[in-house]
Amino acid sequence: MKRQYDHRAVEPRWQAYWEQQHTFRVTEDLSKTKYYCLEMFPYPSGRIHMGHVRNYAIGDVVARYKRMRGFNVLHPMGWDAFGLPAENAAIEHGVHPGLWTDENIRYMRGQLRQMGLSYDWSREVTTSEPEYYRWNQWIFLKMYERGLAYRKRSAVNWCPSCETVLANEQVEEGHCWRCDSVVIQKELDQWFFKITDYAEELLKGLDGLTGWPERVLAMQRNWIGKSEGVEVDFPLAEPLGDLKAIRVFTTRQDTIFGATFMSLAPESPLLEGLIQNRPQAAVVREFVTRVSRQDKAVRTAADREKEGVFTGAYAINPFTKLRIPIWVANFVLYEYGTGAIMAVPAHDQRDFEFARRYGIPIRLVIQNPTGSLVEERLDAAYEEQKSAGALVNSGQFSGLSVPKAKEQIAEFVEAQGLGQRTVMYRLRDWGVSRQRYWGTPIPIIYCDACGLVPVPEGDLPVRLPKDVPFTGRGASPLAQVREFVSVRCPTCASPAKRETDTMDTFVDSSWYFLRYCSPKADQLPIEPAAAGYWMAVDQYIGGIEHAVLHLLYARFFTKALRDLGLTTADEPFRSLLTQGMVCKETYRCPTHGWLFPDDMVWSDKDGWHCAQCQSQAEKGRVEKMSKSKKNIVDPEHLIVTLGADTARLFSLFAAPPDKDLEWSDSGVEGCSRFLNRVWRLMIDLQPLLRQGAHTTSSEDVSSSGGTSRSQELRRLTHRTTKKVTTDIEREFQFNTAIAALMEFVNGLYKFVAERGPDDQPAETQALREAAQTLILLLGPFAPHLAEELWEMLGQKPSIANVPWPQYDPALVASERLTIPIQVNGKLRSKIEVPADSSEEQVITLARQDAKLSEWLQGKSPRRVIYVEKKLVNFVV
RNA sequence: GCGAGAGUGGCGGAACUGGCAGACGCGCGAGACUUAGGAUCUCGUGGGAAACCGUGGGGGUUCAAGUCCCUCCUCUCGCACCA
Repeated sequence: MKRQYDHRAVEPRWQAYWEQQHTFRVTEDLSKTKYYCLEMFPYPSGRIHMGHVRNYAIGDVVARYKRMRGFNVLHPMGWDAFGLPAENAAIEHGVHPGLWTDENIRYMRGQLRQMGLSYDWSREVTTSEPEYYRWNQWIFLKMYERGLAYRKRSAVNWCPSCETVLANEQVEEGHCWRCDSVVIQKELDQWFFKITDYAEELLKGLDGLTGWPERVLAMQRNWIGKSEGVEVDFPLAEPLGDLKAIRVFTTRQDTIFGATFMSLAPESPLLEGLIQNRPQAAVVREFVTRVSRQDKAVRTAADREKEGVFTGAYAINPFTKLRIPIWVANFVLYEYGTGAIMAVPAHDQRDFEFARRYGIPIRLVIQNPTGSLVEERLDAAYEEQKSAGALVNSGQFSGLSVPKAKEQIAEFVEAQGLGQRTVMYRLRDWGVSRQRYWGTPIPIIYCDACGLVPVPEGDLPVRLPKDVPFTGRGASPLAQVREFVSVRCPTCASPAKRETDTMDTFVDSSWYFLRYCSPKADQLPIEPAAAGYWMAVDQYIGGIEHAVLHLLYARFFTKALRDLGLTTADEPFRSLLTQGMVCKETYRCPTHGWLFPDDMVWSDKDGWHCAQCQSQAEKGRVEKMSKSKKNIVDPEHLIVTLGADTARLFSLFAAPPDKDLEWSDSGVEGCSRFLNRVWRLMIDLQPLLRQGAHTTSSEDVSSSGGTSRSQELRRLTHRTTKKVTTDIEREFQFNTAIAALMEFVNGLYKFVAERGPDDQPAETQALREAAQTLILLLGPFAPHLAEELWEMLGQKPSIANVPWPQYDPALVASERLTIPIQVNGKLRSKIEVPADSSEEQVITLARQDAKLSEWLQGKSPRRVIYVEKKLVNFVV
């Protein structure tokens, strides 16, 4: 047996074993408690990166640990295979997106296998396959039936030169990523999912997600953005036909007496009516056109200057009965509220700036507690609500506090029939139409006679045609395929046209975790019984970048599918772990930009230099690994040179999972060194431990008798077991669990070195227990090495289902304790006492301590503090 | 501006309900074994000559504070004209 651990031989061997033995294949087993461990499935971009390694290493520890704890563990993997990069590859290199994707999947699947991850590969799911996306279509149709999918005109990014729609990420500072033309907004008919129907449930549900990080919950709350207020009608001073009033939404009804003007969104359809036959008409139209031409990102930037124009029309403030001008303002959003606001310059900063700029009156209606606000001399809006004083200039409501006024004015509005209390959400419906090829075709047919006709369920899937022109220009690729577009109407059989938009790829990832429960189901997307057993996901692990969209859509889908009777789960993910980014230091050359490590030469005198121009490389910040910063480390290279176990171990050891991890090549070597240390230790012990390999359980090691050295070793074994177990259970503190394993190994080395030549049976037994425990505890972290050692010690493979070691609490406790002695809170000495010493005994021993008397200098302590088993503190 | 999180040795990071600050690893130093080692093993390693000083700064509570309270500073991330 080689003393150097050969991961190149060992790792593939166990990967093949697990595969052949179907070690990680699971089925529903009602006699066992299930545990569903899931990592976010990857986009098949070509090769795995360190972020994947970290993500999947974390998940694999959880899955393997839970399996050893006796759970029936579902741990699946698949591919988020639709998406823009495949289509870009087609445009740029002429490869078909399907082929490109399949090749990437094949390669990356191999890489994941090399990592030794405990997946049930028989459940693998690929979203770009018709067997999967047909169910996207099926779900879409069910949503359509229930009014949860609908069509609406909506703006998209449009490049006038490429004549194509651009995704948000293809718009770079308002310009097309390919041709640099200015991107404009264009209105198209598009499909939406009515996620807003679930706004309240999505918000309420967050309270129950106790296993989610606070900041993700906060982001989702913020995204849903619930606000309670009132809608109020402001009558027009001169009614225009049917239009007698303009409705606004406000959360600050308490300031309504201060509303000195109104503002409409530039997109408001009311505008045309208001400006007709007025001298202002031309100016308003010009303003609206100018604003609507602006890029959305530019227009909604927070520091954007507030501007607007007067429409010429007036409304009546229903409380003050004053005529107030109606303006159009660039900062008023058409999509939110009613697209019109009452403007209260004294108590809203935006309105304040606007009023100042255009000379509109400012009316103070809330006075601060000190009464120092003067209407004529405000330099900013007074927006304070919590500590605000009281209403002024507000008729019968003057004198009320802000909360009281909100309440009473809302009541008054309703009583007078001016409007009603309303709850508004920031959350918008989810636009799912994409003018792309590589996605799920939307299963809808447009017939001149019958109108919009859903594709009958029996005709699913609507397959993507294979021969499609990829030019990156003009209409969506599918629209150019006549055989795809022209179709017979399912109802009347007359010639009709297919929808050519495909679905947002977030649709695919919104329910894949449900599909894993019954990946081969062909009657329904999900077998309710299977979902009933496995759902919800007990532990979901992935990047923080999905804190809002993916996780919110997945929650929405789960609820919608629940309402279709496919699952009983209300929430998809019981617990969420958002792993930190993998970062690394960066280097820059003043002339050649970012540098790869290979682009630099080392000088002992003054560090790294640019290999091209010899100028000194500046050490940049530690940043997230990225190609552009040239600070990436290729996992494959690492796996080949040092092995998968090392790669896994380092990504778990260098930082707690939820924190950013700073890559360090020497740190990686340290982990490799540790595994080799374990290997050599076991190789050396093997002859001793193999004999009598049949006695394996810890009960065989008698806890009475034995040498004190064997007792010490057993204590270390059981302490380590406790530490590793609690560290995994408590917030997945893998870094400290691994540290404990390292201490364990250090202790074992020491024990072996000090061990005499004579064969003490108790010591051998204790050693055997220690070795076996070490291997099992190491199993979830470095599974290949652990399997190999387990077998080497004469055990039957595999460790995957060997019960997790138990610790004996009696053994964990020491017989002797070291008690620090403090004088006035400062450490002055230490004494060793038997663990069962009483308070009096410890204090007496402490008083006798030689070093202590030096510090007491004859003075008798005023007070003695004793903390059980912890310390003694003399106060003088 | 709002929300979340973080600031501890030369570095990554430990420290459960307040109770020995710096576990473990890296790096560094010394020694051992070696023809040699950048392999391996052992020991040491916060600063300071010492008294002492040390967990972003200042204040407080306490016998005792990285941990609790007040206050300030810095950094990271997310959202950001949502009425």
